[in-house]
Amino acid sequence: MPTQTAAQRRAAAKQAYNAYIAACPSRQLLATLGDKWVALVLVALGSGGARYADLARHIAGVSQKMLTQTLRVLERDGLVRRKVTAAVPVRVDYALTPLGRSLLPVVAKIKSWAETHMDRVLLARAEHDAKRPAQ
Amino acid sequence: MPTQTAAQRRAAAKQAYNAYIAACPSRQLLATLGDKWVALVLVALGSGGARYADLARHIAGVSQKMLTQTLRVLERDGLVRRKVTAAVPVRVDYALTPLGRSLLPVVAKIKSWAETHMDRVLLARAEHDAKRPAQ
DNA sequence: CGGCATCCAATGTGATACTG
DNA sequence: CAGTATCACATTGGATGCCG
Repeated sequence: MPTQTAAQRRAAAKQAYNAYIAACPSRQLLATLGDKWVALVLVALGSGGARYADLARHIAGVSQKMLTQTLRVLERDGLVRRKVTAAVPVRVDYALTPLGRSLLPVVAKIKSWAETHMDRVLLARAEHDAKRPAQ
Repeated sequence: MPTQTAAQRRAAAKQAYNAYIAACPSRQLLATLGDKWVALVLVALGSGGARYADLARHIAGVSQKMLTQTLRVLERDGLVRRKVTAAVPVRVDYALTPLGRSLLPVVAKIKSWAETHMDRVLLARAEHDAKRPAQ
């Protein structure tokens, strides 16, 4: 008889599961893509390299913090390359790596499904909400 | 000359941008897919319908709350159908709708890329981290 | 120009206990 | 069995100010 039973066993199971799920490649990718700005940055860089300020302007609503953070994550993952040119005002260019470019078709697939079916989803959502207006 | 300038203009721009980005179908889909459990539930239901407890067991680490919440969202979006059978212990079955099934290839595409390239990402990540161990 | 550090509000996630 | 409700905690995102 263990001093702690159900709670402990569940905790252990969760640990094991978290380790498992953390190791799942798909979940890792989804965790990355799901980040609010990753896809935007990927697409913005898809048409070629860009400077930091270009990205900030092109993606508009993004805060400095999130743009920097997103770029750092993508760089860390080998999806984006960061090139610093030492000049009087420093110049920093970002570009997709081959690995990053290989991800573009996936994003395109997502975009394609979204453009084809998202109206159905929004319709379903509206109908569902209509049944519970005071929710 | 407005009494408030830069801060206000930025706020307005952000509002406009947020409206724009909220309307972007791809972002909406990514926001959904990016949810921690959505993809898992989708895949779990891909092989046919399942009862609530089946899902809870199959997806293991998920909490009751998150499973229910995820299922509600998917139902609201018309991706999952919920069928209640009135019995002495109530029986609830979940299944993908045609719309939900149409999303499976997209998830498969993501999974495929992840399984093919994720090791490269992890390698890049490890190399990157090796340069800043005390980070 | 291209960041980083700090603080703060909002949201997401989960444990736990209770219900028809 | 299949939830709902509440509380606590971790993470996220943004505003702001400073720096090389």
